Amino acid sequence: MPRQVRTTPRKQPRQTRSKETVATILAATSRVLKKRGYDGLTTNAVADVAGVSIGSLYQYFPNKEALVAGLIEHHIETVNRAILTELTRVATLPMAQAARAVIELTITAHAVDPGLHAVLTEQVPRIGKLAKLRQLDEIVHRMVAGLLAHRKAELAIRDVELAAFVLVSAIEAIVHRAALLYPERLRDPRLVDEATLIVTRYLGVAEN
Amino acid sequence: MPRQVRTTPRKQPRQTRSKETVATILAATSRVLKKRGYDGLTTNAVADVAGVSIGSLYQYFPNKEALVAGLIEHHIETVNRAILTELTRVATLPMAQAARAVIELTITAHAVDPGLHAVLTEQVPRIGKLAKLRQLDEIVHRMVAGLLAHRKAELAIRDVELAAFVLVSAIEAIVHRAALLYPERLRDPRLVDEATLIVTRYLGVAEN
DNA sequence: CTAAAATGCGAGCGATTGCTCACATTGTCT
DNA sequence: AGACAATGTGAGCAATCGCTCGCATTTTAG
Repeated sequence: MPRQVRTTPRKQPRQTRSKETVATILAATSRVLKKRGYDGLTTNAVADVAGVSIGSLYQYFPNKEALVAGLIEHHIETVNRAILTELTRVATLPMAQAARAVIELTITAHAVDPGLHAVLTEQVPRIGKLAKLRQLDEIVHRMVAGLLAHRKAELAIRDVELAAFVLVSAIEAIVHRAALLYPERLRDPRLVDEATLIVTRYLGVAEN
Repeated sequence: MPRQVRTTPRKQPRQTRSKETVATILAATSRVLKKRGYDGLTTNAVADVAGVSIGSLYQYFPNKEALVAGLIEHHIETVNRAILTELTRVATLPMAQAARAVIELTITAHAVDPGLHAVLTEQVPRIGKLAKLRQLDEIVHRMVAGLLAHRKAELAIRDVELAAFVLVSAIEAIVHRAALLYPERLRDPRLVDEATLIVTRYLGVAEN
C-alpha cells in the first residue's frame, strides 16, 4: 500500500443522482468502520455495502483514506459548529453554569453516534491528513482560552493558555473515557456534577 | 486478513540463542512500528529488520497481532510496576506531594520511549486482545481509589470511585496530550505545577 | 431527437501480505 | 561420537487489497 496524499474528491458530484451516491458511500463507510474496524475497512466492502460499483466509488474518492477523511470532515464540522455557538451563548453566564453547559454539550457530542466517534478517535491512524481531527481540539482550545482571558479577574489562575490546556484535556478525557468504559454513565447527572466541580474548584469560583 | 485470536507464542524459547532471537524480533517490531506506523507493520519487514528469517519469527509468534501484543505486555508490566511502587511509597505523604510525585511519574512513563508510547496508544487498534492496554488504566484506577478511600476524611469529595475516575482521566489526558502536542512542555515544571494544582484544588487540600 | 457529458458498472491486474513447509544448521545429552 | 531436539532458513503459495479501464446507461443541453 503506497503512501497516499490526496484526500479530496477527484470529481465533484453535479447531478442529484451522484450526490446521493456519494452520501450512500459515506454512510456505508461509517457502517463498515463501525462493524469491521479500521483494519477491516476495504474499498470493495464499502462499495458492496453501499450497493454501488467499486468504479463509482473511485469516481469521487481517490483512495481509501479519502473515505475516512470525508467522514472526519463532516464530523468536525458538526461538532465544531455546536461548540462554537454554545461557547458564545454561555460567555456571560456564571462560570459554574458555563462550565456545566459546555460539559453537557461535550457529552451530547459523544452521544450522537458513539460507535463512529469511538472508531474515529480510537482506531483511525492519526497520520497525515487524518490528523485534522486535531483541528477540533485546537479550535476548542482557542475558544476556551478566549473565554478565560475575558474573565480572568474572577479566576484563580495565572497562565490562561496553560489553564485552557489543562481544562480542555481534562474535560475531554473525562467524557471520552466515560463514553468508552461506562457508556451508561454518560446519562448519569453525577458525572456532569463532578466534572463541573473539578472545573469550578480549579478556577476558584462558586460551585454553582 | 482473517480474524486472529491467539496471541501467545506457539513455542517457548528454551536456549539462549532463541531468547535473543525473540528479543531481537520484539525490538525490530518496535522500530518498524515507530518508523512505518501500524499500517506499515508487516511480518516480513519485522523479520527483515530483525535480521532473522520469516520462518524463525513464526516459530515464536503465531501471527502479526502477537508481535504487538508482546510489546504491549512488556510496556504494561514496566509501567505497572513503576506506578505500583510509587503509589505505595507516597501513600503517607501530604496529598499535594503525593499528587506531584504521581504526576511526575506519569510524565516519566510517557518519556521513556515516547515514539513507541504514541504509536501504541494512538495507532494500534484497541480491539480484541489488544484492549489489554486498558488493564493498565483499570489497575491505576483501583490504586488511586484505594489511596483516596484511605484518606477520605481530609478530602472534599463524596464518591471515591467517581473522584478516582475523574482524577485518573484528567491527569492521564493532560500528560498524554502534552506529550503528543507539545513534547517539549513535558520538561516544563509549570505543567507539573498546574496538574498538581487541579488535583489539590479539586480535592480541597493544601496546595503544597 | 441527438450528441455530449455525467454517471455507473465490475472483471480483473499488479502488488502485497500473512504465513507454511521442507530442509539446513546448531546445541544438548549420553 | 552419535542421536535427537531445538533453532534457523527462505522460496513461494494462497488470499486479499487498492485501484484501473473499457464500456454501458442515464441525464442534460441544444
